[in-house]
Amino acid sequence: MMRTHTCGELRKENIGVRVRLCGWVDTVRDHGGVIFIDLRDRYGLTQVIFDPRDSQEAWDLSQTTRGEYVIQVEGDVEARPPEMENEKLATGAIEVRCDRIQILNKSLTPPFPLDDKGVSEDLRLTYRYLDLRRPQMQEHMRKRHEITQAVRRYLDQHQFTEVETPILTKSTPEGARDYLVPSRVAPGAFYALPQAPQQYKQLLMVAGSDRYYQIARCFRDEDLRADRQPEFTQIDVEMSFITREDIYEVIDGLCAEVMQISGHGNITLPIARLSYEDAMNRFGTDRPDMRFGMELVELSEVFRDTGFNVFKKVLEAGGVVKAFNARGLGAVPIRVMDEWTGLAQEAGLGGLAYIRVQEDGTWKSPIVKFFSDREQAELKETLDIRPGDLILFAADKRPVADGALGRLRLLAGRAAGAIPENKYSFVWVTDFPLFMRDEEGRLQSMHHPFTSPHPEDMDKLESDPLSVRALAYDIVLNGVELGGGSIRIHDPDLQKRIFHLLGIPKEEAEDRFGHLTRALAYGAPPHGGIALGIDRVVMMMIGGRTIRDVIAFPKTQKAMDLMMGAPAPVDDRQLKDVHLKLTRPRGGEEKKPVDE
RNA sequence: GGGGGCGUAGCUCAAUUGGUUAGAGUACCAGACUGUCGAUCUGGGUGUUGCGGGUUCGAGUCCCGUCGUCCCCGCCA
Repeated sequence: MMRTHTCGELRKENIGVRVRLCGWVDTVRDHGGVIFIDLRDRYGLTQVIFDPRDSQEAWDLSQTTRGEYVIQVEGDVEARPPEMENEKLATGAIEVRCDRIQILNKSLTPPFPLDDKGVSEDLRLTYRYLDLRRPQMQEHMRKRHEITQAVRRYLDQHQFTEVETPILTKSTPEGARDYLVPSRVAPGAFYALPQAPQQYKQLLMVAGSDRYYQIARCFRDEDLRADRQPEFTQIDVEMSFITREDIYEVIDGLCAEVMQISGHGNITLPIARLSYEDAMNRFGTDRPDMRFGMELVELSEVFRDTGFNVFKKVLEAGGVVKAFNARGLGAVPIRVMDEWTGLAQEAGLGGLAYIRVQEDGTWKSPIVKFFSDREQAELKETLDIRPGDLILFAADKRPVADGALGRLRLLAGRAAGAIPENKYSFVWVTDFPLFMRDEEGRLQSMHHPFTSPHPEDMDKLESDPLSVRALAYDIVLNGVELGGGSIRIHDPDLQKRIFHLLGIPKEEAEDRFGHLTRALAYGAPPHGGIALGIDRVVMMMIGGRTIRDVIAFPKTQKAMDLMMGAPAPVDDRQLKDVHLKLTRPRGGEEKKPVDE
């Protein structure tokens, strides 16, 4: 037996017991005579002690240990002298007096201290196995495991069956860029890694699975962000014979379960709902952070016949004037205002109009002089303007004004300290538009082409497609999109009609989606589902800033695996096997894995 | 594809207007020390200032390029 206990286990009750422990040397405190070693494993830290009077041989060996050496020790659990107890340690009431030690493995000096948080991330990623050894990262991995387990348990209790779907599948040019895998046996043909198991899960509904879920790995070859990795994991769910309400109910319960298991207590159910239209109007985004106010207010009516030319022109052109009250930011430095103006311009605004309300109630602003008394009075009333407030205006086409103010609202909320850190505000955003226009002005699915139109808008599909709502929904937490889904189309004729509206020629639709429309034609039940990004869910539950902290081996912003050195060139033999020829010399040198 | 930040000892950082031998803490190495738990004390600098080029009597510092990493926009059905 390598060990009788773990390093987090021993307590006063174990005093007098002979034990064997294994772990990593956390710190060595050598007093010339007695030597203390903090022994660490996943479960905790135990102080072991070597005294030459107990065993000269063991003492000699213990003196040669260094940080991160892997050792096995054997000795007796002792009470610490009363004044020497360490309250910071769970095992702090005891220590292990050792007369045997074996060095199981030595360690080089670690490239960075394992007890330090301020280490550059590329170094952590290069030596991820050491980074993951840190108690904090172990806790993250454990949390992730517990959440995943809770999800499985919950869905199992709700009659869901976990089904695995292929990783090697077919490219669907719509949506994100695919990762491609060349086929050896079909020269010139490629598999694609799934962006999501979308079509498979719908086919499982046709197959009568009724309730499916999967903790599914997804791949998207797009640029990375703090909350986006090229491969990520979804809690993928699909249900038959349901309406949106059934999805909300199941996922409400799931969110409550995850909050509970993560130690955040009970949340009030049902989770609030907000239409896409309201979200855009009130928060300027489809993923509103509902932890604070500062809601956007439309002022077009207040300024309907204003003398202020900038607003006037926008309103005449069919645009809107909107604003929000950044309460308490009236004294914000001009430097910050300049920065925000720059950001507003980046968001498409011509400029950023504002009023800084002084403590005495007077308005300091370059534009107020153009406002009539009535306009000023109505402004004050509508925005509930008080001393010390900051009012930020946007005048433009509605989406531009909303988008800009939506971003500014977040900055203002943060600057004002108006966002409570320990609050968890879930919200459903519902009734997304079915379509949007792409850069070339063509109709495109906002969610995906299998999303059911809202039944009330069915007659506008051809006449006014952009106004058609979808039976689509997102679940949002504190301004972060955790997931989204929809009720799907189960009528093959409607599905074909949507493909047609999207400008996909019949033949191409058959080629790309024939398997799906054909399946729908064989008695597909009404169905719908949702997918939640589990990386983001876990990130939110630990209060993290990036999903890299909850992924064991994440990639850098350039999609590199610094530890493995992936991606990397392959040799000509491998290329030949899959019938590939490079049109460009191999770019860059091979990333050397860590030496030594 | 675009904007911005960072890059100096193993690690985290400092280095005046461009100035002479690039420092600090920590880690590491050696020695001392029998109750520490961020051990302490003494001694030791271990450096291609990311890389390449340029300007200059002189570059960590200025200029150009390049690489890496992070944040954001675009992109992410």
